[in-house]
Amino acid sequence: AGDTIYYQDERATMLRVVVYGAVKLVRQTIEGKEILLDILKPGEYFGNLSASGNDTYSETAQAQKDVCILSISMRDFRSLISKYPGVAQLVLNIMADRLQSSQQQVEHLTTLPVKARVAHILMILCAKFGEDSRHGKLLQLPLSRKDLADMSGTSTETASRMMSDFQNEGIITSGRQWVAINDPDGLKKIAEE
Amino acid sequence: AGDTIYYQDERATMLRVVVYGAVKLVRQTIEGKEILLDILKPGEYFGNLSASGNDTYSETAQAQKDVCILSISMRDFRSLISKYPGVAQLVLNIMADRLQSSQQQVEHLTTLPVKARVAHILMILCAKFGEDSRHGKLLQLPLSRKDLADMSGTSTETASRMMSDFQNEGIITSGRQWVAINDPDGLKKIAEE
DNA sequence: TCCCCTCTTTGATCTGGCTCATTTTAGTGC
DNA sequence: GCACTAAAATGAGCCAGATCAAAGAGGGGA
Repeated sequence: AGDTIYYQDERATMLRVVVYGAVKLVRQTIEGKEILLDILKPGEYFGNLSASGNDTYSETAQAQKDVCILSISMRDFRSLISKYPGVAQLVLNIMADRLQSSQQQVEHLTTLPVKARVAHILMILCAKFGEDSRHGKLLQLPLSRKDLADMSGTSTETASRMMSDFQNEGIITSGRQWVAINDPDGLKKIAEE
Repeated sequence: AGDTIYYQDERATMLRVVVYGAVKLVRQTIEGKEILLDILKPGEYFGNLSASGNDTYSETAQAQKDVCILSISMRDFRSLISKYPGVAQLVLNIMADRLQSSQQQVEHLTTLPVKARVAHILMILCAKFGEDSRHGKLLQLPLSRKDLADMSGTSTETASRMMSDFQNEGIITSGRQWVAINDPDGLKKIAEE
């Protein structure tokens, strides 16, 4: 947990798959700000597929908790694709979905207020990492206010304020590095502004 | 020019390629705001590749100027991919590049001020549609302030103000629905904040 | 050539969320 | 159990950019 799997701008050679644990993909800007692009769960792949020109990683990958990762060289994966067209089809679908959700994020950033954006991120994480517990759906991963801020495109302070609001409204329960969702519907209502 | 090729949320059946002209991809939100995702030039494809679940278009496609479009059914395209793995490889590269640029847009939206974002959009459009003329690189497509605003995630008024600034600084020349870039380096400097 | 419509510009005001500063709190190791 | 450290909460002030309002201008059609 906490280890960096690869760094942004490093030469991209491997394709990886999360077997267990969680991996976060972070983009760093020159001014030191961070954008948390995604948190991956077991079964999801990461790395750089594109062979065209850009052969460096466009983000840093870090283990959000203890992980097990499988790797395959891009060269091997490519020959695999040529041999089994079905694989290419599957990867294509995944790419299409990711493009989709990235574009939705652009939409949200330009049209929704911070509160709705944070609510939306919580919904996504709940669907991906939520497990039943006495507090409601407990997110099975360490998640700081900064992580949340970097996913929503806001500041740590504002993210904290939004979380306090949600807590006061009885929608979530939260502490240091953990969150549980009590009222998914309430969250959904806020996410839709 | 001006015709809609397909509407957002319509059932997705065809894959298309721009042969000549330019096509813009627009997302509409419930509140009536628009996000201009991309403007495509000849050679680029559009439509929905993903077969997984989502079989509707996630955006509206409009002809930005007079166009010629080729279509192929998704079914046919899929069998094409199975037969020629090289095609899958190429499409995969394109998808990777698009994901890349969508993520870069997320980065810009969360870290750069409006002025830098508009400058960046102009640079991209200049590389794609710029042709030499007496005014500098003239963009070969009708481009309104609203288009520019919808691409940069800002309001029409602010986009107009930024364009006025650029004009005063001698970086661009612009009129009703057209733009020419005189000083690409000056633009680059602003884009990097 | 003139008119009309739409695009564009410019001004004035207002506010959501960022920044900076400080206090409080929950874990962690001893 | 206690001290130490990093995360989280909270408060105050400020500003980029949105919104509202209105005037100005280029282009196409009659």
